[in-house]
Amino acid sequence: MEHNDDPTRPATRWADAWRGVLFANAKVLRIAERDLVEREGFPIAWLDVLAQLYDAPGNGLRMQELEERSLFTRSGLTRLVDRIEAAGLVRREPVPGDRRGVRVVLTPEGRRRHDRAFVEHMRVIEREFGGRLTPAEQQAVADALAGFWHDDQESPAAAG
Amino acid sequence: MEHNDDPTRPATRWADAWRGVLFANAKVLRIAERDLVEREGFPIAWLDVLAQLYDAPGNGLRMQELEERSLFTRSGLTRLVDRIEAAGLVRREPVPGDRRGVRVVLTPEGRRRHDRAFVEHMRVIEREFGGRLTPAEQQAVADALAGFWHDDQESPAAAG
DNA sequence: TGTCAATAGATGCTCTTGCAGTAATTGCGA
DNA sequence: TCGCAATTACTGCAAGAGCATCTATTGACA
Repeated sequence: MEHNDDPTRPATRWADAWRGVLFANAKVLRIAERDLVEREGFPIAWLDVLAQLYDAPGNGLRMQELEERSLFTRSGLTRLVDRIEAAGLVRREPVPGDRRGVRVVLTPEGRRRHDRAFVEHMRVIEREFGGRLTPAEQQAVADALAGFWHDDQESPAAAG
Repeated sequence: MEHNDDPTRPATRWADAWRGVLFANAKVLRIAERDLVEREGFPIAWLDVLAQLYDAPGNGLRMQELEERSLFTRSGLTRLVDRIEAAGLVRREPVPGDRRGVRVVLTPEGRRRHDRAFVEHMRVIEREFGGRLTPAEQQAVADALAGFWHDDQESPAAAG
């Protein structure tokens, strides 16, 4: 922590790291979003859902599980899945043994669209994000930020 | 790059780095946003604008300059500034010598609100983000991602 | 000096999201 | 087996963001 005369602008390492996360996220996402919409006709949010289902056993997940794996709230997910379902890429099924629940499953068409979209989407992310980092930097960022998704622990309690 | 049987899921370093950026951004922002709204009554977008003006010479910037420094589009900024202006935290002034332009300036009240909000906001970011990284990790992330905001170069042209 | 493309910013429209509240179902405990 | 809190998912409402478009102004060039 270097010294700085302005109390609202402390010079810290983490502030620059945070700014990097903020800008990298926003700039890469904006480019990738436009690209995906142009090529596939649907936004990244759809691809996130399709990819989560693709990776799940039986290509299906309950709404609740989808919520945990994605970065959406429940209410947002309901209508997001509504739209994807209307496009025929997923369908809702009842959950055996729990009539409250809904299982969202990838349709064959959804799987095809996923396969086609995901590969090219990753190419864009590689070009716009990965390509700007050295292998060592990639590794360092991956290691440093793994805790935010790897095991989804609680936020650290106020320790002082 | 390790080998992987699924062509849509190449195992790469940058994919994990990207996932880290995505999750860190979303999770930290959601917490910080709620916190700021509860305590100050306005969202992070407002604080971004106030902070950019605070850091600018004369505590003012043209809309265009604000757009470059922030992560908003022009149309979004117009109405964002509308709201902040309606709350009395900034005001619009004409630009001498260019009647197309508008200069957005921090009001004394806006400056007070900035000072109060920013310090606590940074504490939250430190707790939720910086506190989860070692100093070495903070430095590594800051260095690796500096290119996304430090000098705002064009995205790398398709080089093959 | 007249023309016209470029620039600065605002606006109409639409899509998306989150919060708060609602309805149905489940399962624990008396 | 009855009651009740917890869980699952959906919906009304309103706010926020982007794209395309529009108006006013500027500045370069013939």
